[in-house]
Amino acid sequence: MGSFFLTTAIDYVNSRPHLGTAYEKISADVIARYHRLKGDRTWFLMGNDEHSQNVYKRALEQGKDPLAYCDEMEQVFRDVWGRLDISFDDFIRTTDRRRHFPAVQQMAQACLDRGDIYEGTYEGHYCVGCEEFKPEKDLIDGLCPVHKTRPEWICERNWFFRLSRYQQALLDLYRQQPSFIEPEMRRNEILRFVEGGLDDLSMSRAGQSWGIPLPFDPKSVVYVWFDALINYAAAVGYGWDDAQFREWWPASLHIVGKDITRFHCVIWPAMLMSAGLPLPGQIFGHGWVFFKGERMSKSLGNMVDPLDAARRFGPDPLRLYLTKEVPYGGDGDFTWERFEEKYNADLANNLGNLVNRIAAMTERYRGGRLPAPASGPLTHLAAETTAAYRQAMDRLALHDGVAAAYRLVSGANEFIAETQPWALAKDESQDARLTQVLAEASEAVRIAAVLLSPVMPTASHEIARRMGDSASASWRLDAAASWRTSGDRTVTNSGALWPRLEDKGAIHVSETPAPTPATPSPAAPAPEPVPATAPATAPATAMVEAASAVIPIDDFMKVHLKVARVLEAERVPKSKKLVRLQLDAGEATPRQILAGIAESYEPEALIGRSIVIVANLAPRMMMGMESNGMVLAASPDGGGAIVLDAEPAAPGTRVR
RNA sequence: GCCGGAGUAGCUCAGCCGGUUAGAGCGAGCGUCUCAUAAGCGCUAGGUCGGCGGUUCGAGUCCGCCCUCCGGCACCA
Repeated sequence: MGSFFLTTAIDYVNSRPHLGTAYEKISADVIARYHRLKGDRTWFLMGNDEHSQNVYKRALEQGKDPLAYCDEMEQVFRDVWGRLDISFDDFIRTTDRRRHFPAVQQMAQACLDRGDIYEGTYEGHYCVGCEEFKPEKDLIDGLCPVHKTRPEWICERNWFFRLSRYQQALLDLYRQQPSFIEPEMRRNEILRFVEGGLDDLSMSRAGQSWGIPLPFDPKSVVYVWFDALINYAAAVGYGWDDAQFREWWPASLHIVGKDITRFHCVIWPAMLMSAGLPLPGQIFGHGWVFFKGERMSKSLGNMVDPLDAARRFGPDPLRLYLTKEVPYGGDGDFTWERFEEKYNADLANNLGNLVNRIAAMTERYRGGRLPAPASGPLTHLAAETTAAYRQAMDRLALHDGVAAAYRLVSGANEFIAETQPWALAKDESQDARLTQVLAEASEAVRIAAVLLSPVMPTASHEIARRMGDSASASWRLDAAASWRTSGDRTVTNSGALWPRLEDKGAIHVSETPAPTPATPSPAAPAPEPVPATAPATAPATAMVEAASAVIPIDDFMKVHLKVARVLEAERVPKSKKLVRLQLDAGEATPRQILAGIAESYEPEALIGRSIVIVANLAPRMMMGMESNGMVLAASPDGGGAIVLDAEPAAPGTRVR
């Protein structure tokens, strides 16, 4: 027994929760409930990440005040979490002025005092022609390799976090505490990443209002990633309630998506070291749950959300599916077909029917009353499966834990088949035997319910009630999962818990083979931090989304699009994606462009085609070759590029 | 291209330090009981353990090469 502080990633509020985010919360909730069951003092934190420019823009697009928009989204999230039975103890928002603001400001100040935050500059060789900073290594004799001109030395003011200082300390941490990062595969990735050296990170943004002002530079706000991570400490008192903070910090476990393990395994511990705070016990990077394509609903044209499973059947079947069918740490897949299959097999046929047959027989043969059972074969099985369950749950092998509980359920069904209580009931000399059989089976099922309670809280409590245990609210694993050899019980027969789903495909419309499964991405500090050494490499996602803002036509006209015919095309050696194209763009000489389309096109197949290019893009060096422009191509999520076709327009034709 | 992980019955996966006829769950087929939600229980499923070669008395389990898939990095703005 001890104290257990568990967190999940805080979520971006620019879209509703989906299966992916739900999966993360459900798995974390199972862990939280398991620890409460063990008797640990448990604190389960969730929250929303709101200081992102995307959120700000989304709000303005909808004509809303950003904060009001976030308030609305909080309700949307809380509503979904409520329907999934997520038992969080606390919910924090990064716009929380009472808790989060002071925490972020205190941590920024602490890092500054430690000498780890410095007013830096994007110092670098800036090539005006390229409009970007050039790393020292790319310069040839101090000149830009593209323009053969001397780049300017430019300084752009900004605040930086001295991440580079923590490389060795982090490596020591990973070595001394191997379980700091799980699963192992993630640890290897992080290890190699850190071994490769760390760059300092820009941690402020100037000239923005949506964010938390730096205490030592109120004109700048804290950059989102720095801001977001601090929520874990902020929630329990950092910066505003020292006593509470000391009580709960450090976190025992951060549950995060595998895409943001780096923030949590590298940057976050470095920040904490800098601020002089203890480090969390473990960071677990879970996998994705994909949603095999659902056909559009005919009437609405909407995707049938897997979360509807919770709406229609209650949260338990979905929770069981996600916990039992997906090995925790790996990726999984949700399909309605499989969901239906598992629902019938695990719930209707196996567990639900078991509860029903025991209750029905007890009612019929014993009027619902049973004494405590003596030890029997199921006693041993219960002890065995409980031990396996604990062992699995303690190492976060949630799927193995559920499997152990289900071995007990199956064992009870086998036991009934062997002992044949209906036959015993016909023989008066077997009276005592029948009583023992029914009591033994009901006790085994009661214990199975205890083990399953973190996964299926509602159903488990109902099963326990039917098996005569109404004290499920105060269960403690040790006592609750022990075989009870004293005390009578009243067994209640209340009908089917999970009616069988009869018609195949009844619960969903129809399924199509989906070439591009929806990729859930539990949000968190998403925009890549800007490495100080290469400021021109801006956060990719942020930039792409920022581009969705409306622009005047004049801006568009600045982009010079035209038709070009492919003269030559060949793979760039040693590159996975690049194709080198020689193009006739109606110009005096052929133009060379490098395009990242090698994964979807054989170079030869492009020769002779008329395509669309951006003609006035600044030249750029890639893989040691110059690229003069860009090939326009559609790039579907998860799919290969589709180059735009301009047949039969002549080379040089303007495209608008 | 570099680094890491994976490729085992229709599906999802287990197989630790190499050793008798390679396992589980689901699905499917057959049989059977009748308390139960046409549920339960039992039996069956004959899978080149990705491919080739090697080490060994013996390899799914170790080594090398190759193929495919998935991650991370580089590169694609």
